[in-house]
Amino acid sequence: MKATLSIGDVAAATGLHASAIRYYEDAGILPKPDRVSGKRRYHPDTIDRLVLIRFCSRLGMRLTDIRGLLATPRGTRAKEYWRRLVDGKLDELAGLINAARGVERILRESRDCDCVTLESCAFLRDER
Amino acid sequence: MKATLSIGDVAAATGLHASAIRYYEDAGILPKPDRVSGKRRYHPDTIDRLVLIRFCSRLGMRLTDIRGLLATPRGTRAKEYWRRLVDGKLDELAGLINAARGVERILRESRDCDCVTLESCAFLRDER
DNA sequence: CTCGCACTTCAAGTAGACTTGAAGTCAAGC
DNA sequence: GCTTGACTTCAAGTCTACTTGAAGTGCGAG
Repeated sequence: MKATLSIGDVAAATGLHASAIRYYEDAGILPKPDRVSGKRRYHPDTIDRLVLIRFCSRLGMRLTDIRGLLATPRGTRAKEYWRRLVDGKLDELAGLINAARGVERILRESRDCDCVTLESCAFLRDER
Repeated sequence: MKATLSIGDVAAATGLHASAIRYYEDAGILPKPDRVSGKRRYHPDTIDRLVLIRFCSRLGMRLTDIRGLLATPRGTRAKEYWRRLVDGKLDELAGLINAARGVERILRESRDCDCVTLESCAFLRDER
């Protein structure tokens, strides 16, 4: 298969904006494609790569992490990298969920707080 | 009590940076203090107000919401405003926690995925 | 040949809550 | 009188992942 897809085709296929695809290229997570009279021409595999990028992105990975993942040689190394990424994310998420639950509890408790003025609220006494 | 505290005193008492306190003033959530030869002098009550601001901020409220809360007349109105804020936040948090749990599940499942190449991973097949 | 569209580059804008930097002022201590 | 340190203002930088805008190019259709 040749590099036949325009940036618009790839954008349509992935649901990304063409500008985002150019941005990924600039950011170094998408290889520079061939050009035909100045215009980018993509190999269909590019779509898979973008799907992977979007997948990771939706899981909360940063572009720098994704770049590292894509730059890692295939096979065992990539798996290790992936596991390290995932483990880091899982820790982060556990912390996030914990914090969110804490905030939820405080919100529920303070919702019907009977303090006369906000400044004298009992909840704020522990805040110092 | 008079307005006796310097911005440094207030910063030390609240744990905020002086620059943050100036920023709150600019943002209209902290009233403009008295000045002595050009320098801000704060009433001790300011500390309580800043503690309230930080409390709300840590609960995930935006400064615009906090500004609205502080601008609301004391008493019933403020309570209503607070409850609406809190209810909105609780909804948001429920959504956030839900999303986080979804991501957690996918991460755990994909962590030990046995695909040979990342691009051919089974997890990505559903991503189109 | 001209229209219009998809494409090109490069710079700048977006959101939110601050922080940082530059340049200058003020009062106290030595 | 000079240094020091805390203060002042105002503009600009930070972080992330893009989007938006301006100005220009290439190509197929009519």
